[in-house]
Amino acid sequence: MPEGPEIRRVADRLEKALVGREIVGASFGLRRLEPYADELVGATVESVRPRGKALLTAFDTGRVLYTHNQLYGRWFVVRAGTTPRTGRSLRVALETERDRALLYSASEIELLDADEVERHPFVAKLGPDVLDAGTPPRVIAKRLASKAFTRRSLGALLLDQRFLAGLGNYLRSEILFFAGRHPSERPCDLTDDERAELARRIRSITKRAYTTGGVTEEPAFVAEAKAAGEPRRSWRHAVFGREHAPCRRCGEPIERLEVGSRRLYLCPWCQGR
DNA sequence: TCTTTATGGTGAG
DNA sequence: TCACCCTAAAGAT
Repeated sequence: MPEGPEIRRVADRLEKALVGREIVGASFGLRRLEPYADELVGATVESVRPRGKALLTAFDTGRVLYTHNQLYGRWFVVRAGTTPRTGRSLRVALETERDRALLYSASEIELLDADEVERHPFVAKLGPDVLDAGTPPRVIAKRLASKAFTRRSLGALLLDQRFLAGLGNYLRSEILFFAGRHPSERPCDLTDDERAELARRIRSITKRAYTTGGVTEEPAFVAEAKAAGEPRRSWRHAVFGREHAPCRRCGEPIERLEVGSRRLYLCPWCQGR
């Protein structure tokens, strides 16, 4: 289940299993790609890198596997000789002597030449990846003030991969809540300090989701809820998916809106009006 | 066995 | 803004 943080965690696992290793078996579960499987056998994996919600697996043959999970794709990394129990359809299999990396259900899969990657229609449009070391809050704040983005609503901006790559629907709600901003506000309505604070939240909440595996709620609260034996769904997010539940800061009921044809959850009191 | 929903994305108007 | 595509799982009947 894929926003930037989830994809980056998968990239980490694939990197451990594949980088520096030779592919001894490969297959594609999509007819149009079947003819290309053989050329991957004997190739060595050079890198596995996330790019927003896309994943780029580069081989020493100069070829790059582009995959995008959309809502449904799911990678499994298992030992050679084993197969995950799933009723899903297998779309990519990359095998080394030791491991198998298996992508199920995804449909956005392409095998490119290295020099085609930056021209790929999806990759070409992406803004900087929120989780890249080269995207500190200062860079994000500058982007918030830039002409291309500053007059758009935060609700629209935080889903636009041209603004920042890797944010998605749960991060949008969570970032706006922790930043105390309403989705209808625009960056140009904020002061420099407020934009800087928002930029810090964009970065810190996304990083938190990466290190925790998708948990955006405050660590102290999470530890307490876990200790009390509460189920994950009750402490994973502060507002996302919590319609009608009381806000943990002020007690007001969380509301649900449609913003940009996606659901957005917010605390009307904490996030102004 | 339906219908709906989902942490995503595209293109037409 | 809307219709549409992708696939799997949950919910309704």
